[in-house]
Amino acid sequence: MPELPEVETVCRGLAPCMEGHIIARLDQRRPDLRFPLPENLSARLQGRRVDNLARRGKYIIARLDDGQAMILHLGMSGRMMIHDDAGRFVPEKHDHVIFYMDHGPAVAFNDARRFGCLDLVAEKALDAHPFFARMGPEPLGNAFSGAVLHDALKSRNTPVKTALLDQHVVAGLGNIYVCEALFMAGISPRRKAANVSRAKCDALARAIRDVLMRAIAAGGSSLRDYRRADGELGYFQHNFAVYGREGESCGRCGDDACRIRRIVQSGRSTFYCPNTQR
DNA sequence: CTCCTGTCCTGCCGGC
DNA sequence: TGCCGGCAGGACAGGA
Repeated sequence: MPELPEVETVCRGLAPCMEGHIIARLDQRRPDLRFPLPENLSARLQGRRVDNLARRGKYIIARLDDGQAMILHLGMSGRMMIHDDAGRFVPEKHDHVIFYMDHGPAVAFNDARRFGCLDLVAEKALDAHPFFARMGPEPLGNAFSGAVLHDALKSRNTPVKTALLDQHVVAGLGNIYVCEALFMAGISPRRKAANVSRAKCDALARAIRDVLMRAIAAGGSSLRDYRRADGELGYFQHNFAVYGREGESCGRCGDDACRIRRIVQSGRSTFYCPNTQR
């Protein structure tokens, strides 16, 4: 569930607690998440200072003072919860890795479904890591545009909805924000990716940036499991135009009979307005 | 290459 | 009340 805005919100919430601070102790409570956790994880993290926290796509990257980088993915249900008083903190169900910071707080990586992952690599090797080697551009960065999007979609024979979920096309989008961006741009999720015109790609790139920025400003969207690092809920879910609104009017086409439709594409729910999305 | 399907996992919700 | 099936879905593996 955490998509780019949620991961960005978590990252920002975590930064004051981790950046510039030392991991005094690590509590690894199971051998694996989605993948086996790195060998000697505790020993390799203990005593390390976190120099920088950043986000790439849906991944959080913590650069450490010894040239290592820790990569975190929250998967479907992952949370990073800050507990201000580590002394009184008792690990909760599904707390798999706990970072005890030297200035007091504990940060718990909690992930009920364990679709998340954690890896530790040399910082120099980050760009070559399989997670990042072929990842598409950051939608909020300078390398993303309608032209770039058009280029990435032109060879794709799949529906544009499916293509946008592919992190090699553009980084950080998931089911919710893809639905929202396609609605904003007036593009049918069923349209073949290669048949989205250059002009529509411009509109789509703008819509993607717009919806992501608005969601970040709202602290992300809280559905089911997602929480910010401070435990608070984001509230962008109240601003969804189509996601989860099957049967409602889209409020844009002026047709009283308008009903937002839900279809399944590649096994995922898609919500859209058949009138205004072509 | 691209595309498609299966897989992982647990919590939640509706139906009976 | 409880059980059970279905669903949610990010991204990889593996086959076509």
